[in-house]
Amino acid sequence: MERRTRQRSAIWLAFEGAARPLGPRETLDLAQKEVPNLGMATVYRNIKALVSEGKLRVVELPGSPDRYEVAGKDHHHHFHCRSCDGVFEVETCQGDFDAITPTGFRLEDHEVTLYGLCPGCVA
Amino acid sequence: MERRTRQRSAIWLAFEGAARPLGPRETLDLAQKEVPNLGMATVYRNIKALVSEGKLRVVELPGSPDRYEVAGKDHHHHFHCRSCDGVFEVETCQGDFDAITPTGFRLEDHEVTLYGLCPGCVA
DNA sequence: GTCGTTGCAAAGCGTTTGCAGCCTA
DNA sequence: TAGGCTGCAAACGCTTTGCAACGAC
Repeated sequence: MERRTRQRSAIWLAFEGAARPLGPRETLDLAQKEVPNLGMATVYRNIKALVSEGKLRVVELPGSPDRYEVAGKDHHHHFHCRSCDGVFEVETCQGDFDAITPTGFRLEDHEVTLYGLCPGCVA
Repeated sequence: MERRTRQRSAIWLAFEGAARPLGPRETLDLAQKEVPNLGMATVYRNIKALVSEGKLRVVELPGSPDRYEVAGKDHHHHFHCRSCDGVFEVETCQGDFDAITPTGFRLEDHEVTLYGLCPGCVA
């Protein structure tokens, strides 16, 4: 990633503007408002580059395609809406995960995903 | 699912014999020891049927393809070993997930995945 | 002008579906 | 014998790759 192009800026802007993790499709839709004939391949290529640069973080959710969010945020988890498939951040994280780790295992990390309906879909 | 076929028995046996969740590919390999020219489509169709019958449970792990395990176990989560990729059950489940759910969201379920090393890989 | 980047289309890959023939009940 | 089930292959949806044209520097 060496040159600054309209496409690259539009893709990065989509992530900075979004308050939640985006999938490739969502990213394309948002970035196309800036660069209408942006191609999906370009989105994939840039997401991949941004991740290996450490500017984006991969958000892996159970049973759902990978999404991406701006890296560097505090430790947090996600709420996955079953109706609109949107993903939202859950600010706090409580729970003693060491306590539920069986004997003999070495706990290094944990992932928590909440499921249900987002405010928009509750209505 | 109304008839008992050799293929169906072989697929079900693969799950009963396995001490861990299986993916479609693993299931095919195991079941083919019983029915050599078993097709992948049949595996998918039967897994789908077994899941909707409630005999199999979908095990969704972040960033990992769906696996399936025999249903009927108590509520539990999984420990995903980063070294051997094995999946183990975590018996207990504590934590007040309602408390961390943001206002406006309707919490229906949750998923917890622990990462690290299993006893065998710690050595 | 270079050569990294893009857009399009084709190729991959894992999963699903259509269909004719098979086989369980 | 009926019709659910199977195997094959084609269809699908999503992601990756090949390639000629484009445009940042």
